[in-house]
Amino acid sequence: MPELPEVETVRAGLAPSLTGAKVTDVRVLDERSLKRHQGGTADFMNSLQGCRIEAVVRRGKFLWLPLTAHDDRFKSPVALVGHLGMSGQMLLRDVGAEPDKLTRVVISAIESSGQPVEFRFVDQRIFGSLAIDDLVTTSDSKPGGFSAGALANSPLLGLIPRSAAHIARDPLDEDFDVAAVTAKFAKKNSGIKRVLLDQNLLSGIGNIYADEALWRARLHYDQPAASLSKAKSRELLEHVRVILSDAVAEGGTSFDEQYKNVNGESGYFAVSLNAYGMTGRPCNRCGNPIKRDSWMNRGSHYCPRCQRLKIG
DNA sequence: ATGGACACCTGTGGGC
DNA sequence: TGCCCACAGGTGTCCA
Repeated sequence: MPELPEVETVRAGLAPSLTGAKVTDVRVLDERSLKRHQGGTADFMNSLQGCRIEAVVRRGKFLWLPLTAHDDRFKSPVALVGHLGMSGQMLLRDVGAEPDKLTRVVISAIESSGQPVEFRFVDQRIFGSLAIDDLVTTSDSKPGGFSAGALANSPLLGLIPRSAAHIARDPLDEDFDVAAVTAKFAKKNSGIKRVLLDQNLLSGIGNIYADEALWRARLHYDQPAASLSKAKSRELLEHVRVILSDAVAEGGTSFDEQYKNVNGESGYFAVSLNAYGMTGRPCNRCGNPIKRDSWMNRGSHYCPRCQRLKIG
């Protein structure tokens, strides 16, 4: 469930159950899902066993669970870091529930209420991963997207995983800086879609929401970012913010059996799509057929009439 | 700085 | 029925 709204839907689903929960057992069914963990499978399991989960935090498409241990196994703060890649799911199941296909890792835990629960990491393509990683301070380390209620005073919430330290704030972060991002746009000669997808400049946007935001802003994907006026850049970022928050409200976008929330249910934003996956269908604005171009080893969907490349 | 290719993977659907 | 190809929401790295 790869883009920000899908990851946020997962985060919000995990938080009530896992905040304050204690890990009782770890099963690794496919070691390839730990490829980003430094130290091997046994180290992963031993690190997690008995830990307490302090929160469920997100920035962009990265999720992490700050951990504490009753002993001194951690010399410095750590978190369980998860990324869904192209096809990852994080499911919460009752103990003994039917197995889920393509389950790669299972973490058993006891919720703070005393209720046992199974966290299942399911991933068809194994582009996603789980890893224990150090939490570090950066010049921009305050994460966004977490519920302020849960352990909001923990100093761990001011830290960010080393593996996500390069990820910029996302448009739903209360500290997202529109002026700073538009200033960066003005210095980029790359096409605007490539810039929207650059997680170092702003995070959380993927192929669906990039195509949707560009359709709303009537921008061609190859329009150089630097050619946009300040006002047009601000307008585009406002479309992005609205689309992302609307999709969060709908529980994310889902087309098929992949992309599910923590209960295995699909989101409803797919009914709101205007460009992505609409190849050949009439544009909802002008009626011209939506076109799909091969672009960066994937697809770009746009209206050739509404979204013209402006050579300047 | 920039753009492109490709690597990491499995599964599904269309055409023949 | 089977086979081959295109395609799928991400990220990181290497090369020109």
